[in-house]
Amino acid sequence: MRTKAEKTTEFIIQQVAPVFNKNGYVGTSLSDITKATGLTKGAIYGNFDSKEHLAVEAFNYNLRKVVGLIAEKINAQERASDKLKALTDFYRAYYQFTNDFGGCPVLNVGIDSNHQNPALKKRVNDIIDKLIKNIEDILQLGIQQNEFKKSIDSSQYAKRIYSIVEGSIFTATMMKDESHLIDMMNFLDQMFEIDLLE
Amino acid sequence: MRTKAEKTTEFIIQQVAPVFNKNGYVGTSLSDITKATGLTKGAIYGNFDSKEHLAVEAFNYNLRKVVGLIAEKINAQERASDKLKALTDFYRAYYQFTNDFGGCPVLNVGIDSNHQNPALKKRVNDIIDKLIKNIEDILQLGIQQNEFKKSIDSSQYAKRIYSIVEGSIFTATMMKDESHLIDMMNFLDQMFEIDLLE
DNA sequence: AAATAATTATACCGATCGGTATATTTTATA
DNA sequence: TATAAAATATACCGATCGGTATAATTATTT
Repeated sequence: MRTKAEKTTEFIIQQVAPVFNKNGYVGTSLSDITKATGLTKGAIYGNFDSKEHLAVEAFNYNLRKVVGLIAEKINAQERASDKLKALTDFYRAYYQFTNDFGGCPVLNVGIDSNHQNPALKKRVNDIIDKLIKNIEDILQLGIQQNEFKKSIDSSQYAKRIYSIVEGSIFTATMMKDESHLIDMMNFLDQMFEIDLLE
Repeated sequence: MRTKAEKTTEFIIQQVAPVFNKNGYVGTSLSDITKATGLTKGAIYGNFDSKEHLAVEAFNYNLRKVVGLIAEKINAQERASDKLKALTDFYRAYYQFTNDFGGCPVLNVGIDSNHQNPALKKRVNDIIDKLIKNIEDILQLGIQQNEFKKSIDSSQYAKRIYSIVEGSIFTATMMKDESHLIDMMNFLDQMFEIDLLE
């Protein structure tokens, strides 16, 4: 049975996560936090011992939503090529999906924390490594299953995919134009056909 | 003949530009500014009427360094394919070039200002449009000169290039690994050969 | 329901925020 | 070199910053 406090802790994170994602760490004040939650500073510091810990939890929360969904979509597929298709499909819908809570958390927090907040930056770096690793695993699976060419440098190619995805998100976000992101995912699908398929 | 004030104004911008680029608008305080310049608030506000105007000038300064150099490299080439090669060459050296002042100003200020500072965001959007337009012009030149395929959608293809460039910068910056950016520029060179050349 | 424990609100802390009025110093003009 | 003008330093403004001690309230346990 969940205590009141545990529910409040979760509630605070939910309410505050989009605020941190939009405004960044220094850009989010305690008064922003109390306003977003309707609670007072006493309640906030009763559940979190610092603004920084709350920011980390907010980032984790945003990330779980994103990574949880893409992992689900990819895991639902058996073949490596279908997993890659699930990946591009996911990012085709990414603009609308992330717009509700202020855009891509990896991009936002990565840039925001880069010269400012080592704790958050570390978290972002770990996530990026993991995301690239996941793509790499798909590529290696495809090679194992004789679906993809054996000559593929899966590590290098995974990084390339990730950069293209994140760059597409950036440009679409700046232009407020999801069609660009969709076009880039079409581009990736074509690229996969040419580069990967046996 | 330049007055003392004009030189001081320029000096302040120079000293403050990397600080804003690293820490963002809200992340840069007046005390950061006085520390970076060795001047007092009186001197700062004698030359700029607000922190925001100074931030805009700092962004313009960082941008001039970047855009000035790439324009120079591209304009030095006659043929469209050589101009694209100049572009990838420029970004091959971009990591080291921008690391001195805190990374890509378009990426940094674009994300930083997105939900926070409309004035800065407007400037970034205008710059992104201009950068994409410049690439588009190169592509159209190549088509005119019968160097590139006529079937190329220059507007779409320019946006694709820009996204790939910016995404590569992001990933390289996060990983602190310029070799990734260099690899991505090799990738772009190959892509140009396949997609563009007659 | 009473007692206790857990949680939230209130009121406050020193420090720092962006910005300004004015005194002081430096520069340019005569 | 004396004087006027421009530029910088000092001292201060109210507001807000992140954080905390304590009082008031709400949940939980007995």
